[in-house]
Amino acid sequence: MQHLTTQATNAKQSWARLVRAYAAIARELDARLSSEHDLTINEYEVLLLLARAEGSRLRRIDLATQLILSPSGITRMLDRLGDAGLVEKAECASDRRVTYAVLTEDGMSRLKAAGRSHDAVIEQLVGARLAKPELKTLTEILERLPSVEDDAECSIGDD
Amino acid sequence: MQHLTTQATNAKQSWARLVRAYAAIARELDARLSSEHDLTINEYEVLLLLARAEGSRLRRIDLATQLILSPSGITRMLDRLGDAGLVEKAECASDRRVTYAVLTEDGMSRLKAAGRSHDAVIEQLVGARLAKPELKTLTEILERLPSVEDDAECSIGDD
DNA sequence: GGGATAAACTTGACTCTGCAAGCAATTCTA
DNA sequence: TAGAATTGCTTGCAGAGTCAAGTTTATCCC
Repeated sequence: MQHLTTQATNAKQSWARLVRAYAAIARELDARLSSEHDLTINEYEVLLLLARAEGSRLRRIDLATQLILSPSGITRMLDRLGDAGLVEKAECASDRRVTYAVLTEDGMSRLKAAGRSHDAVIEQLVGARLAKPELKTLTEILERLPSVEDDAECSIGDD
Repeated sequence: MQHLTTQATNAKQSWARLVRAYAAIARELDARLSSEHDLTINEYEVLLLLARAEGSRLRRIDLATQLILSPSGITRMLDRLGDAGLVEKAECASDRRVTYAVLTEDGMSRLKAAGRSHDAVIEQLVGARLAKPELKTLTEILERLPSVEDDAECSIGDD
């Protein structure tokens, strides 16, 4: 039962640290964003994605694939953001199945304010703890790991 | 509004990659664990923590701090694991407020089986994609980031 | 000792999320 | 062009988690 002991393989150790770092940072981010701006991390990410998109709009399906969220999760989140007035629906002329999510003025200003908190937390928890080259190394290594985008194609589980 | 564009600081890029890697791996892990062993990641972690603990038992409060879970979350999870027969309650003679969670025989064998799936996924998604020295570097860098354990002491948020 | 305080845990109400099923619009195909 | 398959989205339900409030047991301090 050596796989139950702490002398794990390197991959397991890396994963354990990754989980812990992720959890700590995500919690802090979530705490700051929700207490100061009444936004969850996911809501912040949606707003950010919309702000970067052409015309501040995106199809729901595109949001779902870029976020770590199922289509139904997107629908519900967009409902909440819509109730809060941060996002609006828009129809697509060429394909009436699609509904765009469009960032409102309010959404944009909320995003800008929240972005400052977000960036400050990341800077404090990540930027300040690692030197520039380390950040670069970290990013490069993480890029070699699976990513949510290629989740669909990744043929894990059929071995 | 340059903080809304994609040319982010290194820290933000690293964080973005970390989130994506975490999400992809955690999803796969969760999918495997739940389809093959009917366990969530957190349930697996609890079982693992218990197996490593002295006497295969741990106070609920200790589980809560080592896991990414609130005390009430622990209670509910332990209820589920108890219903499934993987974990039992035990009283503490010296302090009757505490309830131990104790791994059962069934819990141990379930853990062993699940551990193989877990390790295989990590090996496939992390171990196989990075060379040994990279794994080492990754772990070292991640260790410099905040971790759930020091979450309590970390004085973020009062700046 | 005895009352205040704290610690360990549980419970109820609620939120967020995913899955499966369903609807409507579009595209494919014969 | 009609039927079938596909795509985009929504909805009902159930699971897992949180927070706030409550209970019981320990500890502190006069």
